[in-house]
Amino acid sequence: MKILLNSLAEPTRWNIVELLKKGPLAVGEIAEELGLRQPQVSKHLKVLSEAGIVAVHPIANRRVYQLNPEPFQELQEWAESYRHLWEERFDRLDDYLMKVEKRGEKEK
Amino acid sequence: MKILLNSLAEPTRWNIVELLKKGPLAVGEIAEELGLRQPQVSKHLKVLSEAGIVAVHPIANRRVYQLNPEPFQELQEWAESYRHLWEERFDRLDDYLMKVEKRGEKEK
DNA sequence: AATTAATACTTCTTTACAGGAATATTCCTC
DNA sequence: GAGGAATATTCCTGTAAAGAAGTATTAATT
Repeated sequence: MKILLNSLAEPTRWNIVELLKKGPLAVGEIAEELGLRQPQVSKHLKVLSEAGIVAVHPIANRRVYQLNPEPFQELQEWAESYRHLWEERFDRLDDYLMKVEKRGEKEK
Repeated sequence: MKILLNSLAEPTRWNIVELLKKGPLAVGEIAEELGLRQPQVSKHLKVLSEAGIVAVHPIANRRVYQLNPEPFQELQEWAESYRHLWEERFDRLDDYLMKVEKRGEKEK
């Protein structure tokens, strides 16, 4: 999960991912679309690939990159695990305050 | 969104967030729990705060930090926007291949 | 087989940022 | 208001990683 987040955090890689959201593209197309140099794109794609975010499909002498669905599903589930914050927010703070109070009494 | 991802990507900050998931905590408690020095914790909390991920509640001379729900909701929705990848995956690759074919013919 | 296009792999430089240590600030308590 | 916690800020150093430019590799076409 940390690797996943780290890979997506870099702005250029994020742009690549957002671009691939519309559909698979070859390296050169990505470079042109985003105004980047080809080597940088390849490097970023390597990172994304190692994080399992993209998959490669060699077609002739091109390499077509495509998004994998799994990481995004994983990310969604992780964010979803914070759903309880919606409701319990204030209760939690109150709980904490009461704990602090009690601890203060003990220490006296 | 980029700022949000970037803030969560850093391992220590991710640990802090995972810790705060269980409930609000003061700076010193976070430091102790994670075996970190107080200044680093404050620094990371500042980043998290500027990203809107945490909120502060000053209590006496302590500062209690708590997770904000919104960023996680936002993150979940963003990941959800990639849901179409689940189904359309192979269709998209086929589409791309057909586009490439057609383009090849044109250029001749 | 030679040439060319597309992509990956170096090497180098530079920048961003995390950690460490010391210091400053804030806010209680006496 | 002085002393002491708890927390924030500052300055420094080291390091990881992104960008640039050149080079190597792979594959297709003739």
